[in-house]
Amino acid sequence: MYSYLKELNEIQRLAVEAIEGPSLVIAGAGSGKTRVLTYKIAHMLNLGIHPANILALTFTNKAAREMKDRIANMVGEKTAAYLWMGTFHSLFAKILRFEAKYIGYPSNFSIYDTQDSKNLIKTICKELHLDPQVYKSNEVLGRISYAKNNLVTAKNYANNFQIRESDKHGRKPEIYRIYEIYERRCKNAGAMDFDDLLLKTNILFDMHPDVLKKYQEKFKYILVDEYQDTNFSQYLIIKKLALAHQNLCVVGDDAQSIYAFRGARIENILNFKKDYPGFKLFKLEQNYRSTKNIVNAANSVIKKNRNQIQKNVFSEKEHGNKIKILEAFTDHEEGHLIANIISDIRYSEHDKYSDFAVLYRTNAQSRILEEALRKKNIPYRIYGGLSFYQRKEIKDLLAYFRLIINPLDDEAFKRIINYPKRGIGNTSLNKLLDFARENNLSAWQAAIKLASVNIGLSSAVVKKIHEFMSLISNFAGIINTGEAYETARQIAVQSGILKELHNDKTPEGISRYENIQELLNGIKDFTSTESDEGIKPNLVDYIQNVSLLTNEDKDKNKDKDKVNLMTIHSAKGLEFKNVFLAGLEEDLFPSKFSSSNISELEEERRLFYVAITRAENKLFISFARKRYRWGQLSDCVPSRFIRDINPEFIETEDAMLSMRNFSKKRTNSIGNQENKTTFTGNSEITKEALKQKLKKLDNSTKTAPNKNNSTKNLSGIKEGVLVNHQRFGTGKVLAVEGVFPNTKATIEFETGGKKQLLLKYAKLEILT
DNA sequence: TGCGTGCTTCTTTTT
DNA sequence: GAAGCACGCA
Repeated sequence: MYSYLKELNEIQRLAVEAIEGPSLVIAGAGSGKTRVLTYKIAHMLNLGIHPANILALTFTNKAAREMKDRIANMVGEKTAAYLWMGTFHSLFAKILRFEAKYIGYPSNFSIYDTQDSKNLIKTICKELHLDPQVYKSNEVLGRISYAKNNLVTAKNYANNFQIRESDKHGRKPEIYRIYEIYERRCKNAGAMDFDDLLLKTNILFDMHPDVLKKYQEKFKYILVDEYQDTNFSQYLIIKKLALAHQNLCVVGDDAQSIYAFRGARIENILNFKKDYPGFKLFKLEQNYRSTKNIVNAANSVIKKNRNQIQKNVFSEKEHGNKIKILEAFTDHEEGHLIANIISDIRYSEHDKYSDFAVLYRTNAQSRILEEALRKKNIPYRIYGGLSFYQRKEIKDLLAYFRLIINPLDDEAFKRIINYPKRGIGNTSLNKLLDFARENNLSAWQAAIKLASVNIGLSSAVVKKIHEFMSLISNFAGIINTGEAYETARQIAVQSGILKELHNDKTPEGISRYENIQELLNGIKDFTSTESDEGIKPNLVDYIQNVSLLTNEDKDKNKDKDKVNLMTIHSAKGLEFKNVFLAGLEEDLFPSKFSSSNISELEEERRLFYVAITRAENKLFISFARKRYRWGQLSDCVPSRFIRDINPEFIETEDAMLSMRNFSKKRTNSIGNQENKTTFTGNSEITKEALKQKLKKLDNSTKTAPNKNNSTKNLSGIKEGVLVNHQRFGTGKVLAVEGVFPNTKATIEFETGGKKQLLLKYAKLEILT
């Protein structure tokens, strides 16, 4: 018997040994899911299965890398290098590049990230003269993405009565046209968006059975992590690939499905038995991570959801601490409470900073928490947020790389044609783009024709455009062959980006310059380590992967001793000795977008479950009575989720007392706070100080001045009143909504149509 | 063509 | 409170 099998419990071992045929591993939180997966793959390799015949799909690059490292430790790096292990997106992008000719794409296709897609959609909507208020790029992209994830192509979309009806119902009947144009533009630009990577893989396999057969033969064994988070498109790819051998092992936990918003189908895991009737089921129910209290509290929460696979997650660790509820007056105080408790525990328990995590629902919450930690000199590391790769300067440089590799890439072209400034302004660019559109060309192809066609650009501008193009073309010659880091650096220099940023001595400019340096160093790292098949990657490999990378894929600080700040979503798969869960307020968590819809509310509750189960030892849940949103202080109501926890797992009578005072009624008056207890541990903040601070905040919001109009009081604006606007002239107020000064007034001006003005800013004068 | 200013909108979560 | 957009001026 292999020695590593002895490290597993009975069920884990059986799951590891079930190599042939379909198997479903339901893995409760903290039940050793990753261990089962890694041991299983290692075991397969030890039994003589060739690593190149194994396909292992994960949802993050990080998960893939960690698993690969562990396997490499068990079976050696050489062997592990042949494994096909990675995210759906990255592995199928690889296959699509290889088989590009079958689907009419160049193998050097670009990958549009969300921002590129949105920009393209905005452009299209503008061309179609669609109201941007109605056709918000976010929503339109959401529709298209949803369609793609359900294998509905633009053509199908246009011909689908139901979809068209539902769009009409949502007052956006033109989405099908946007989709068609969007798809055509992407194709012309030799670009795919995230969803295309999965959709085109499906199309490839459907249209070319021989290609599918090739990969079925190659991937004799398929493993899928986080199966509950697969969408329909991913589900189908797996189904097709597994069809021949049926050696499919999926691992997941329906209770931790938190990505329905981007198309994940919890049914995939619930229906596994229908698709693979002869499957073996393994339920990992023992939680090795958390104390009894935490596991039981989490169970008491998830019990409130209807739709789930029955399981009994239990812990054999000690009971441990009960959950503490922290009530703060404001979001800032919430941060202070957390920072203070971290200091206290670190001192009393000798815990490291890295033993702590602060989790929250939205990235926007991180700023205030950061502030509080900084004030106490607590080092922290923040995950997610604005990804490194989303920063302007990084995207700019990457756009150069992209355009060099794929000159058809319009989004990259538009981004850098005049950055750094080379005298090609919007007017000229628009002429070029119009010309391109009329002739169904990419911007690059259109620009080539400028030599012979006159579209009303001055010869000076044409010359500048062609200079730009030869800059790009020159690099195209060496990007494949040149040493990656040096080539990248040369591009940064010759494009003028490095100089531009170097001359900017503002703190932001300096930080941008450093980011570019960091990116270049990242390229050095990436290209000096060996890739999957033991080949050294070049710059092209880097660029083709980079759109699929996230922050976590580059962080060097991971070994440092720091408190971890992240959204609950990015905390999935992680564990921490002490966890703080911040911002447990109605409309924030659960999000106001979810609270009206049962299935969305259940997803939020699963998210809450995920958050609770990250904690090994101590769990703190906090909420604030007042919080800044939209730059305005507003009242908050404690989250219903707090009451979903069975009270026996929550600490102190006082907390329960406070819980009973939860009410939908907003608590405005400071007087009411008098008898409330705050559970601050050894916090330095006194109630008196809190009151003072709150008073200040209260006063400052009550008298929020009208910035541009401090002398005139616009609170008297109501329907029917005549007003005068500095720019638009006189008009009549049609409707008024919101609380002054954040009042929105819809005004019909004599000169030009209706306008919605925010009184906070509007330069208005009441005439009647 | 570039830049400053005023105004609007945005926020759920991410590969 | 930030980022993006439109407008108007130099």
